[in-house]
Amino acid sequence: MGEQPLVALLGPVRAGNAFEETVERLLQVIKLGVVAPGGKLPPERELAVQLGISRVTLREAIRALQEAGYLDVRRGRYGGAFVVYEPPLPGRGDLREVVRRMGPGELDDALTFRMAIECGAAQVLATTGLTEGRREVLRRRLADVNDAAPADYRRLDTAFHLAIAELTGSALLASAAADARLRVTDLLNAIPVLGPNIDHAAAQHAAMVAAILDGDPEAARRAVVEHLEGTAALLRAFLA
Amino acid sequence: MGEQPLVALLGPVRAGNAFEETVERLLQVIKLGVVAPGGKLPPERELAVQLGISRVTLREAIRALQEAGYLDVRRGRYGGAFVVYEPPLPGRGDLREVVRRMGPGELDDALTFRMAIECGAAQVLATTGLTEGRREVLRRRLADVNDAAPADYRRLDTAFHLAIAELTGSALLASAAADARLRVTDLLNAIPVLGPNIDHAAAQHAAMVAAILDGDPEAARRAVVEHLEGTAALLRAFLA
DNA sequence: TTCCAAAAGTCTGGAAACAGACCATTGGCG
DNA sequence: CGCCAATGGTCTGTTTCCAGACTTTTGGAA
Repeated sequence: MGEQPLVALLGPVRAGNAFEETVERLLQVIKLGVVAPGGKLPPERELAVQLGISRVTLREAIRALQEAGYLDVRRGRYGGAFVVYEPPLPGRGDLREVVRRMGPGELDDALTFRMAIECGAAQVLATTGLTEGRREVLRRRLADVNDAAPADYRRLDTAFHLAIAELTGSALLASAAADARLRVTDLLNAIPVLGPNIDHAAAQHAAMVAAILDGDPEAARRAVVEHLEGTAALLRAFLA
Repeated sequence: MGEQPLVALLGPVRAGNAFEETVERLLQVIKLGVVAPGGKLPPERELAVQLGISRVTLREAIRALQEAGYLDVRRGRYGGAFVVYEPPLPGRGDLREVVRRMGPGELDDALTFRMAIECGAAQVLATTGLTEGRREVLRRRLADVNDAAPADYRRLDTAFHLAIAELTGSALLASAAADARLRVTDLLNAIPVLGPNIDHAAAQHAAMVAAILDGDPEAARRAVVEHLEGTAALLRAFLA
């Protein structure tokens, strides 16, 4: 015996009530830029089905976000819920405050999780034979980040990282990667996007893509580790 | 803006109703051997709190499992819900049937996910400086698997694999690893535990532990890949 | 033998979530 | 200008889920 109860399995079956979970999810969609500022969420009826909740509950969540200033809801044909949120231009936003709001150990947990997921995803992808179409997607995402305007940088960086997991074809892995990214979004949004950091990141991104396209999992691992440790170090620097 | 909707984020907020999810979770606890055969689940009131559901809902789930023959429920002091399930002695259980019940692509999804998670976890652990206590836990779990009676083999194998993720100290990663394992439990339970396979697995397990204790992430990666690909090949062989 | 504590079992009223029908608003198109 | 389709807004009855009080069973301890 001697099994300690494996908290993972005996933990909560559901994170909260449907309303709260929905608010959280929509907030993630907005903050990660899955729907870019100015963009529109799918129609209520459709979105409710996708999220597996009733329209009533979805509307409550949308209203909360509207009142909080994240969405602009317009009726009539061509109406909908439009994203008005602009990520706080990095450089402002108190990083320490964000960290303080996280539980103790939660920061390390998130960084470790992200490291494991992204390493794993990159390696799997490097091991997989990629079709030319998929190679192109990867190159494209990389180019998008490199060409990004400062205001779009985080969003496109997110898209790049998630693309790696998505291209493995594993929905579970894509979902885990999105989760991992979410755990650090607020942190990343709170540190400035500086020229030298972007240059480093670009080189590391390029190394990741090269290793993946090259089918070299070991190089992919090294590139991911270097990149993520760079980010972690940056965070620590801003916290020190 | 040409974003395709990132299914991960726009997917269902909750998997089903509370009852179904609870049944599923308890079944996992039983099948993974988190509570060993003969063992007792926590008291209803306590368990309901841990699972974040009401006692009524929990009781419905327990009753369903009782009627399905997984649990024996006894009242009175020293009563409780006792696990009576014995993993179907491998060799029986129709693997094809299990696979058929999974959705299309779900098998590959699960195997890919598991590969990524376990590779990531092993590497992270190999990169981390481990305390002697933690090293000991790892060695211990390895020894447990090697000494396992056939009936206990899967359970202890599970414990070994999960220990790697847990030792990273990341609850998120431990949870993801448990999830990944769950996705393949039914499959593994449906294939026989054969001597030669156990020997291979033992050698691979040992290689994983050695690489981790050695602080060699690259060797850890190779060992994990070899081990998991061996399992995947075994599955394919039984499906062919 | 009696009592007690810990556990499962039962009941009730209320809140949350849902499904589905229906209403109101809006902008383009004929 | 008037219609129409797409969308958000509202209402109603039903089901699920919950919190909490109460009941019954059981085995050990006094």
